[in-house]
Amino acid sequence: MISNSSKYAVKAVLYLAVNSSEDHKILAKDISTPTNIPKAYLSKVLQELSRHNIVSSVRGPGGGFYLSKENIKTPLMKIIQVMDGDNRLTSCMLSLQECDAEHPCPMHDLVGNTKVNFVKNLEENTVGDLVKDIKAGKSFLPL
Amino acid sequence: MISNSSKYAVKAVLYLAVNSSEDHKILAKDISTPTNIPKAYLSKVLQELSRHNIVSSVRGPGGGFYLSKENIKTPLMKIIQVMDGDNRLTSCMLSLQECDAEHPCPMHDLVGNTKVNFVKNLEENTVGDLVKDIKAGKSFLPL
DNA sequence: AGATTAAAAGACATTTTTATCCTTTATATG
DNA sequence: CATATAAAGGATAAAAATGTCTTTTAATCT
Ligand code: FES
Ligand code: FES
Repeated sequence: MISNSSKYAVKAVLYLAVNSSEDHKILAKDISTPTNIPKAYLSKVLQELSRHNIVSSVRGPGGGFYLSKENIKTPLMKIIQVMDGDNRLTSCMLSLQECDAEHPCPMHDLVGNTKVNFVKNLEENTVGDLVKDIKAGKSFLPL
Repeated sequence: MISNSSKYAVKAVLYLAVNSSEDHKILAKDISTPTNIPKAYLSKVLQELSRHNIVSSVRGPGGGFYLSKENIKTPLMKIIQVMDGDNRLTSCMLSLQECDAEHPCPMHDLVGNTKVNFVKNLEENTVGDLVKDIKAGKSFLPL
């Protein structure tokens, strides 16, 4: 549904959102361990996220990763777009040029609305919104 | 969302459902051309589908692929399970052991119901059901 | 039986995704 | 300034997905 890289990205960003702040930065290896993401691979993911201003990073002693106030407003969709490209979730299930209710493929109605809703949710909900749920005990961060 | 192999499988099965019958079998290459699926790869997909009784095949002169009355009753979900395994669509987006509303991951609510609905639709709708829509002009087979 | 047809099966090649390792650059601190 | 720290970047490796090619088996027809 989403790539491993996207999963890693979301898990890492949420971990940072819950545990880090500008004056409590976290090292890649200290995200790797609790989230069960391979260190070296996670570093690449964080690099990419940093390049797209989804996470913030500082090098050197006392450095690490954290989420700025701006970062926390990132819509979930952006993370997935950066990792998986624009159309993994929006493209037609059977590879028609466009996924379009006017000219639907045979699978369109099986997934159509649900897919659109999902994408809408990803666009409307930010990292901060998910953190609210976690802090309210409504959802749980996986190991 | 689903693999290329699954897309190919669904497209090929639908093509057979619309165009073939027990006394009008179709060669792999004659599915390949109209569906734009590479011949050799499609053959592998059809082989796998045949092994799981999703399509029927006969070798030798006058042979080819077709869908039996039984084949047409195949739920869409079975095709995707055979090609992509059991849990590509049902597993947790963030790789929790189970995707469970009782212990949801932070993304669960963004996708939860919609994913469940999609899987339900795939389980409830058969190849024959989709063909009905195609024949009624409600949906269109991609090239 | 022999020849031809077409799927089944096996071997192999390419590409993409996932993963690891090593070097370089930026930052902080003594 | 020298040194340590930690991310950034580059190179490489392993695994999985995708794609191709060749040989084998089963069916049909002369
Ligand atoms: S047209 Fe194919 S999924 Fe929408
Ligand atoms: S628990 Fe993660 S998607 Fe359902």
